Amino acid sequence: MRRPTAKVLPRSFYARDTVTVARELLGKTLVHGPVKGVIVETEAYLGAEDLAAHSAAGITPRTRVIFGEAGHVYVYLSYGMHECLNIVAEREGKPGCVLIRALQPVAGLELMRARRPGAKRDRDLASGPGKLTQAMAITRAHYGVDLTKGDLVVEASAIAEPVEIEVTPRIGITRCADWPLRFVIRGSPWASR
DNA sequence: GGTAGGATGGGCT
DNA sequence: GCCCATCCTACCC
Repeated sequence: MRRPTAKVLPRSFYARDTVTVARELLGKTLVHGPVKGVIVETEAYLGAEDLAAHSAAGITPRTRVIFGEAGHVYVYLSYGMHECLNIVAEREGKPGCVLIRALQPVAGLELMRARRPGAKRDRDLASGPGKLTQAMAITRAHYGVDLTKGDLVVEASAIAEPVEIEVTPRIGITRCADWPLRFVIRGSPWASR
């Protein structure tokens, strides 16, 4: 008898304020089929007042999922080339999402290396939002997918949770550039910087 | 070790 | 038409 969903984070984990979700996702494991990685870097994107967030544009065909039920996935195309993975937070109707920026690969390493032929070292496999979607084979086809069931999920940490969290401004944005909404496991060599 | 610049396409004004 | 929540390469210390 296996216990298939015992460790999968439930909807209630995501249906909280975005900063809390962004901080607590650190140390959790993103799983897509045989490939797994521990989340080591996240960014919070908030509601209407956060002009760096895509949801600041209001409800559009692209942003509607951010206004929907927590625990679903928002994937968008960045710079015409890279897919970026976000997880929706907050109660339904209130926008908020968490950008997953880096993973520490822990399973399916061979598959990840095959998907990222340019990576010289394992540290290059998932140390950035565009890199990790490549390594995890996450694309816009996953737009709106429910992370609480299926083959794309987040699992609770197997080991002691509390990690020291470093807080910095978000990377690569121009508006709200000084808001302290990036969260990194301090000292992790797997982060994007 | 570091950084400058180009690729590339969708979303919104 | 303009603006990007990026990555990679080339080149320079």
